[in-house]
Amino acid sequence: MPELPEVQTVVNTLNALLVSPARIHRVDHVRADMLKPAGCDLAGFLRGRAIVDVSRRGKRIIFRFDDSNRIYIHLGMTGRLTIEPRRAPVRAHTHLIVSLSGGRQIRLVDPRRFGAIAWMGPGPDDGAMGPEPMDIRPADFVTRLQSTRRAIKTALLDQRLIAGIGNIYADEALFAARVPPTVPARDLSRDRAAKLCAAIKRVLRRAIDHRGSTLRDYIDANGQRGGFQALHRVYDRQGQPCPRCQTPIARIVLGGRSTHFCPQCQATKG
DNA sequence: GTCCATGTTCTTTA
DNA sequence: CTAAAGAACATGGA
Repeated sequence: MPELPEVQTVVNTLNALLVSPARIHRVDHVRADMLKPAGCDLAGFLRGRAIVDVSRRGKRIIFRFDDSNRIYIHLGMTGRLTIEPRRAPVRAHTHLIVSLSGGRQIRLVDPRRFGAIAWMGPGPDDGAMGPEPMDIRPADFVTRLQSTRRAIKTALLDQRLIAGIGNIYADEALFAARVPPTVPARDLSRDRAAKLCAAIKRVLRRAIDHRGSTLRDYIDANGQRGGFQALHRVYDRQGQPCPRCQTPIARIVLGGRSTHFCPQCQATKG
């Protein structure tokens, strides 16, 4: 559920809820097979620490503590990160509970366990992740697309090329820029690539403004669903009329992921 | 039973 | 060697 807009919304809601001294007094339910590095003493690292702030890098949610160490949590496909009262019932598939002074808890629930809980330490650690799409310069984006022959749709999902874009927003951005998803990335003209760069920023901005997309599982730290799914123009709309030209939206598979586009508006061209 | 799912990473193939 | 394609991971819903 979490692409950049959903992760950003979780971060925003967490920061709003974690005012002042959010002191950790207890850590439970740590799921060993989601820990990175495997076997690290997460509870030991966190106990007694205060959370200084929460931020985002790509799809990672980064917590910074008062000893300048950090962890990140990745929500994978089905992860939920919420703040709840200690007395709230503990749901199935709860893989982390961080108890804060004052009776609240940060909880991670992730049925499929594609997510991760990672100890980062104090040093910089981007792990070869590409630039943030909201900050990237068009010229940099164009250059990066030149580096691969893969279909542009597949390239947008590569977190080393550009961070934070997933299956929903790749399809939505390609539609907004009228770029066929199958075009080899390096075959896009500079002009088309620059337009795609702008479309990515517009689509992500709008999605953040609508608190992300809830297809099934996604909720923010308050438990609130997103609203952007109602504004999807192609994602999961195969067979329905294109909002621009009424041609039925098509669905194909690219790189093992379903891909939705308008065969008319996104017809093959340079 | 079948197919599909907002993601990443490891393995295989070219 | 590198780049790209495929499979795997684990669970639930239609």
